Amino acid sequence: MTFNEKIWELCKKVPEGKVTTYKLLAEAAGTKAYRAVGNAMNRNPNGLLSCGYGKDMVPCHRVVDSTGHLHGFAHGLRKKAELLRKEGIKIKNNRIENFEATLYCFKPQ
DNA sequence: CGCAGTCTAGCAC
DNA sequence: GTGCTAGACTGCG
Repeated sequence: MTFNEKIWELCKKVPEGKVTTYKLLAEAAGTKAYRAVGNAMNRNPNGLLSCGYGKDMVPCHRVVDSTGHLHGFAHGLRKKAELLRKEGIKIKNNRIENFEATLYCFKPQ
């Protein structure tokens, strides 16, 4: 399992209506390279299709920074906010509303 | 706001 | 193959 695959697998565990952060993904993957996580999302070999609602999709739109702010997205931040909103997550000025309650934790309690 | 730490991918040599 | 740069980040000053 390569670094990227690890990130994608973890990312796929994020349920609809929830979001996670690069930090959490990195820690869950056993690394501190938060930037590398973003890199894996941006350059994921699955392509832009990964951001859809398919079987092997990687919900990269559910990944934001540790402050709840949307940073980048292959389809554009607008699209990212749109997808999140579609899942019931409210976006305000490129920021997750009620971020802490919307955040999904990998580590059990 | 700016700098340093950490990791991968891409391009140059 | 080795080396340097940039990037969807984070934490500290």
